[in-house]
This record gives sequence, structure tokens and C-alpha cells, in this order.
Amino acid sequence: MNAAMIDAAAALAALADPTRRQIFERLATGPRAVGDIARGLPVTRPAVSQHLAVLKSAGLVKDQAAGTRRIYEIDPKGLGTIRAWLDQFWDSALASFKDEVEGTKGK
Amino acid sequence: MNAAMIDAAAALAALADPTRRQIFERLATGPRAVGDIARGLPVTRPAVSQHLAVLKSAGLVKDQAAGTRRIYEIDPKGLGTIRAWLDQFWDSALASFKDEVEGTKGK
DNA sequence: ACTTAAGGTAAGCATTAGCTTACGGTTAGC
DNA sequence: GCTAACCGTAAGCTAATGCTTACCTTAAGT
Repeated sequence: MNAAMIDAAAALAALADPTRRQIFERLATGPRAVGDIARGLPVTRPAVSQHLAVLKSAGLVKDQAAGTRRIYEIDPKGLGTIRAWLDQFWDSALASFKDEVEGTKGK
Repeated sequence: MNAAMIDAAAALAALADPTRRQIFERLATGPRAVGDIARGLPVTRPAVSQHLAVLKSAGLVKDQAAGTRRIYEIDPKGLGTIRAWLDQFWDSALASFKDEVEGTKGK
């Protein structure tokens, strides 16, 4: 019902791609420019640019102009929405786990 | 480096699909059989079966035979791997957020 | 034994999505 | 002003994937 839950879908879909995760993990070490990110990745720079656009619209990264370069960094907002979405199921998961270790029911 | 981090990829990819999220959310209310899950979803039962296989191999759900029916329920393991993967970036995200509110650099 | 219910699997199809090449726009430096 | 660096966008192609129909197996009920 929350607005955060809605685009938790976008954040999950964004991090589902391996290349996008690589970019995201790379940004975890600190802010970087697009060309710097593309350097060392097995894809071309335009591909990285497209991936960054997806990550940005999912609230996972932020960009910032710096002359002719654009500096990207991790945006905490996207991580927060995913975490909030996961917490929604934490109770159910714990209940399931509790039933398992107790082993009283069903067997 | 952890084994949990490796198949965090599978868990994220599994939850990236909207139908699979619907199934997962439906299971959060309690264990259900396949046909029961398919009832009310806009896809056919075999599609649900395939989705459940993906969720299962990602460690997100567990199944259990009950006569001619199979009861699926949420597996906490999959949620744990995602959470562990997310926590890996929590520090970086907080550092980024900290730089933002301080606003000393860059402006 | 026969029938019915329940569900996994195979084959095939249509859509999506990631990648590349090519191009255009903006800023720094000479 | 001109050139070079940096980056986003468009167009097009290929591979992946989600869905359906059809089939087969297993278990329960009569």
C-alpha cells in the first residue's frame, strides 16, 4: 500500500541483471564517472549508460554533473525500499521457520 | 566470497518477475497448494508450476507432498541471502547519505 | 479396476531486454 | 573558434524468458 512498495518492483528488477549488479557493486567503493565504470566491464560504455539509467529510475543511484563527466553514486533510497519490502515477509518467514523447528504440527 | 552471495543473484532474479512476486506474496499468508495459488492469478496453472520451480531453486520457497497435492510455503533461506547481500552495501549507502546531509563537500 | 483430481514437464511461440554501432550534444582546453 | 573528451539516445539485432497447449505420472475415491 505504500509508495515504497510499488517501486520495490523496479529496484528488484534493476538488481536482477548481473551487469547492473556489477555496476552497483563497483559504485559501493565510491562515486565514479561513467567511463570509469565502463572500464573493466565486459560491455561497452553506452550499455553502462543504459544500465545506469535503469538504476537511477529505480532510486538505486544518483548522478551529478561534473564538467563533461557525470559522477554516479549509490542512492540509499532504493536499498531502503527493498529492505522495507523484505521486512514485510520476515514475519511469515519466521513463522514458517518456527513451525519447522518445533515440528509439532504436520508430523 | 560467500556462498550466500552467489545465489543472492538467483533470489533477486526470481523476485524480479511480477507474477513470481504475486505468488510469493500469496504464500506469505500461509502454505498453499499449486492449484490454490493459480486460482485468482491471471496465468495458467503450468505457468505457476514453472514459477514455483524458479522460486524453489532460488531458496525462496519449500514444497512438501500431501497426497496428490503439493504444499508450497516460504523458505526463510532465500530472504536471508538477499538481506545479507543488501547489508553488504549498507555502509556505503550510509556514507553517501552522510556526505549529503553534511553538504560540506562539492558545494 | 476405473475414473478423477492434481501437478510436473516438453514443445513452441511471442514478447521483452540487453548489447552494439552510429549519431548528436555539451563542456574543457588550446 | 576548433578540437577532443565525455556521455546520453536512437535504431536494430539477438538471446532470453514468460506463457500456452498438450501430454504423462501419481495418488485418492468409488
